Amino acid sequence: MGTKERRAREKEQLRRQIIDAARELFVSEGYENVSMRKIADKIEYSPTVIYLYFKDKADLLDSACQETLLGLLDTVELLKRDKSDPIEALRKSGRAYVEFGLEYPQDYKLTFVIRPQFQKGLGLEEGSVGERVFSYLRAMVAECVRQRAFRQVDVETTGQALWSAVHGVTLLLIDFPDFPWTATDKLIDTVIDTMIEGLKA
Amino acid sequence: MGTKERRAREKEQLRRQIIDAARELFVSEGYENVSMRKIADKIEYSPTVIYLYFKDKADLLDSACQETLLGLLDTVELLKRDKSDPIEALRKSGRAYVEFGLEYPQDYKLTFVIRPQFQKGLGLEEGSVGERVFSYLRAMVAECVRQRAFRQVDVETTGQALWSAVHGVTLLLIDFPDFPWTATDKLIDTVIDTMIEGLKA
DNA sequence: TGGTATACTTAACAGTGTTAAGTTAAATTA
DNA sequence: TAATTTAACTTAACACTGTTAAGTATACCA
Repeated sequence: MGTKERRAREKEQLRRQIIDAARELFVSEGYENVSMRKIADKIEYSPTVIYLYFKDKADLLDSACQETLLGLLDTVELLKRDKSDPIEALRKSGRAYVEFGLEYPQDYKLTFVIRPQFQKGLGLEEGSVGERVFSYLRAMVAECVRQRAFRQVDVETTGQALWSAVHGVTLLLIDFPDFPWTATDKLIDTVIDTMIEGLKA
Repeated sequence: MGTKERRAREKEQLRRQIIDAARELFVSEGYENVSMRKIADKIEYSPTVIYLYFKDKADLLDSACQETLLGLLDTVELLKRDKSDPIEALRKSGRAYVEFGLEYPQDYKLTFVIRPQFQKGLGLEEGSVGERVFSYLRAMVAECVRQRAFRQVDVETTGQALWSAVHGVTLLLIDFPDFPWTATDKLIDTVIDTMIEGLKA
């Protein structure tokens, strides 16, 4: 009687196969340079089978990056727990954020640049991944203010400003890899540290 | 004997027609959704004629973006002359940069997000307009350091960090217009002022 | 064993960027 | 003025793309 369950399991397996193949190709070749046929070749199925599991190519990419984005949430959430040094926690979270973007540039750009272009109003609505990432950032800023490590700044605006800064450096490093940046690590640190310095009590 | 000159002038005219048509379409429809055939239709020539004037679609995009950059350079350069208060000059330039991006959001994204995706490695090389915009920013930071308004920071890295910050807030405001930002003006000021505050002597 | 639903494939459509070859018209030369 | 060269532009095609309608085979259930 478990045939139905086995069937569902097999379907789920193929779904996973597709996502994994797509993600691998997206990351290594870039979203634009990956065709549905290439993905199909990799999993040794016909291209059309993908459309039985995903609405279209954008939907596939959407699904492909969701789990890595949830990984970012996990990382940031871990760092939040340490309340003894909220500034250091903020600094580490900022670095983790940028490093995540550099590790999965395609995923990052899809979520924070490409998706909002085609799905206006979406991507940061209540409960979405983006919104949840930001709410963690806000909580950390609040902790810095509460412990008087930061001066009495507006938590909401400050959170948004910090997000702007890390978002900006992430995208510049992704989009202009050949620009003569001083040194990736140094630049990231300078962005984050300068913002933090400007917020201290 | 001016036939050669007239010919050259006519060539230049068609070149301009192509760029104008392309830029209009890129901005209104998005780079991806504009085909060479659409551009050709608009100027009432065959698609192939474009390839006599531009290497490929990315090269055409590149030319279209250059005008955007020149506009940005003009906007920002107006503020450079005032050396009496270099910090205020920097602040105003930062605001001008972001406001330019918000005034021409499609052009801004085309230049700083879409183009690097298709013209890898290009856009910021020696002597380019983009490089000139950045070198202007660097000069202002240097002036702040020279006048001891900033502490003895690394001018190169600091310039890049400032660029990251304004780039980030510009893109977030463009891409997530429905996000509950505190207030556009306040956010922009907070980003710029916090960075400046973190750099002061 | 017969019928049905499911999983998957084939073949095609309408589009893309790009190029080799061909045409037309203008400028130059004899 | 007539022949020739040269430049500007077009036609037709190639090798792709995302996507879908229609068809096939297979596993399940009665």
